[in-house]
Amino acid sequence: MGKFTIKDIARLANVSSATVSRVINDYPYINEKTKEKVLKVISKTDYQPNALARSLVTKKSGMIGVIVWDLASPFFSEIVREIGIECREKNYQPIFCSTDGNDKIQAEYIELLLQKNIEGFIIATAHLHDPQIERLVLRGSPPVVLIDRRLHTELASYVTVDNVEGAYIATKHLIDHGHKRIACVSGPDNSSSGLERLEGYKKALAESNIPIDQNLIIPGNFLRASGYKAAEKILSLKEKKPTAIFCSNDSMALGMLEFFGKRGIRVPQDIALVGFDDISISSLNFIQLSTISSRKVDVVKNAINILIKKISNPDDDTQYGIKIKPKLVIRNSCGCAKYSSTNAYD
Amino acid sequence: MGKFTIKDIARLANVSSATVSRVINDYPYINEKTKEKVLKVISKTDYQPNALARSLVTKKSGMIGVIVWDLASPFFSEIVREIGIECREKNYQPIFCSTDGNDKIQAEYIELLLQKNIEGFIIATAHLHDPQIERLVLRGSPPVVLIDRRLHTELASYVTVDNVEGAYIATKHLIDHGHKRIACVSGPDNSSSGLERLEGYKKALAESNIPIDQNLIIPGNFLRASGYKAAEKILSLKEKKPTAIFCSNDSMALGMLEFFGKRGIRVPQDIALVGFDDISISSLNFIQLSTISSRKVDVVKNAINILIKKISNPDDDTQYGIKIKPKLVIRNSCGCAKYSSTNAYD
DNA sequence: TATGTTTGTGAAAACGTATTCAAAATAAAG
DNA sequence: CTTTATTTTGAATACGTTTTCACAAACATA
Repeated sequence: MGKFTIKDIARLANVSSATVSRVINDYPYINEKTKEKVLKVISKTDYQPNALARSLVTKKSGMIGVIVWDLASPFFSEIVREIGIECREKNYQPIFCSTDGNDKIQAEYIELLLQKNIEGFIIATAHLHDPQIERLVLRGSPPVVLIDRRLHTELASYVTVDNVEGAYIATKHLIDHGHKRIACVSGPDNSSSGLERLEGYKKALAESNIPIDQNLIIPGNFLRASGYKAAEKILSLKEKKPTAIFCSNDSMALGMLEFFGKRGIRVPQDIALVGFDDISISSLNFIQLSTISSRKVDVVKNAINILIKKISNPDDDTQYGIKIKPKLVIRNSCGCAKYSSTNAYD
Repeated sequence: MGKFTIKDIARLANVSSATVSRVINDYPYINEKTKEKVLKVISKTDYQPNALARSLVTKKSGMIGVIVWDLASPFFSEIVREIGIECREKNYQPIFCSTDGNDKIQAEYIELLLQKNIEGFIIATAHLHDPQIERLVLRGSPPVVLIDRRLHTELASYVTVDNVEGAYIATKHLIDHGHKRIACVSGPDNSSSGLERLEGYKKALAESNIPIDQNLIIPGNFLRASGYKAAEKILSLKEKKPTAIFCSNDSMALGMLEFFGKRGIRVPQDIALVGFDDISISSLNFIQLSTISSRKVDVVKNAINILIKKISNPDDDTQYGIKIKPKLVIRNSCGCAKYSSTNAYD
């Protein structure tokens, strides 16, 4: 059971290790006979070429570092799944690291991944100002592609859903339903997507000549609990309460639904709600959250494509910025009369 | 920006690369002065020791292969998060691979991971009969620890929640509520946890002298859709319908809740329900699924501990089998009068 | 036959590190 | 001032591959 090396195979097949290498890597200029001979020996042993040694000389580890916030949160875990699928197709191996928003952990992971000769980075946690990531991008190699969020500089390549447009569509939809007082639960202000979604919300209001009421903009942090709190805050408003809410992500919208459920507030009858991201739970029959699809599959596909393009062409220092067109997903919570509850099982 | 190697550092510091290596690895018998000199040079450059080269000679990659079903499903993504946390603490890097239940993909990943000199495997997808995994275990090295599910042989080390006990507690709880007709939605029969949970259900019934009615055992496959279908089937039973259900995992229980919601069946008033796993959605205010905690944190901690023990002591071929004691998590769906809805936010 | 071309192969040098071994420098002991 | 023990260092080797280079064999061309 002693591990076989390429030299063992070479010896057993009476050839040099160079020849074995050529067989393994399917090189031209090799005699069919010797090729078969070598393959036969290999199949008799459980020889596995050592990827470490291989990478050492080729300088290709085949690994892509992926840094996310939290592997278990719905949004990121769905992103992570897609990255896994896409990388497999492209013959890369993603290394997932979750930072839990901790800068120190992020720094450790970045260093670790660099040492492991990662060929590229996908980063899904970048704050608007994130010195670590900025430094990483400036380094030039390995290439970096940001998804979900961007940096304040236009330095790094990124692929995100068009957040402004998405929030605009969502808010516009509520306006089209006849709502005039529409609240917005915003994201953290160190996140590009949070700010952009707020911007889209404002844009829609402005376009319809609805004045922006700062009291209706409730700060949130993208986590469920903050949605719950925001719902509480909205209900406690003295002035005329909003009749609809655009919530900048689905997790918070779930928190809101929780609070409303507890207080007997009916959605959409008493208050309409539209979220953002279309995480999978949102489609549950008894949740039926209308939301904006953040097109995770397309975001990931594009990001991996760009990354691989940059990997195979290291001189390409163009800064790609791709905004995927968002889509309104109509379910029950926005109050569309035409919506009839269907589901995936029937 | 040209990548520095240990030799560059050595040259710049006027020492040999052996000395640099000793400094990096904090070896004894090194002059304090030269140590400082070397460290100074290192800090001036952005030298990063090459982990590949390092692993090649030490034969320690520091990587653990983790094979799961689906990175985005609630149960697995929570497991994966814990593995990430635990590995970080122990200075290992997990490589997550999701097979989507596809044997071919699983085989590819196993081969890939072996080539990458993975130091150990955590496997969360094993079928009861799984030739690939059996072969991997028999190989002896690297060590393998199964979580969540086991093999039919007692060959491989495993850490799982005590499924029989968990299902027993769940069913017993329903019996204690006065239910006599209790249905069970089972798991796939190629999964140890599915079978064991069914066993626990039967055990509880037997103990209370409730005859087992095969019509009340609805086959499921652990996926939400199959819970939805099972609920439909249960409602369509001609004979006296069950008054309670033990559902062998939470995902299916969610599916059931969806169907019941659609049909206006109230839980727990019309039918009581207890799930298994305590995935995080189950605690949502408007779901409030009573369930059995599968103690993912403890399962993962134990599994990693065993794996690392085996890694650092390759001769240790004892077969560890650990069953973590499950816990009943009482929420609303079981119909406990004493349950008062609280939540994490207030 | 002499010359050139194509195929096929192996020896040797890399890749960047850790480690062994012996030698050098220093300190301690006599 | 030797001798001996201790600390500190570097040269060389190994890890398991790929790749370059040169060379040999086979074959074609003149």
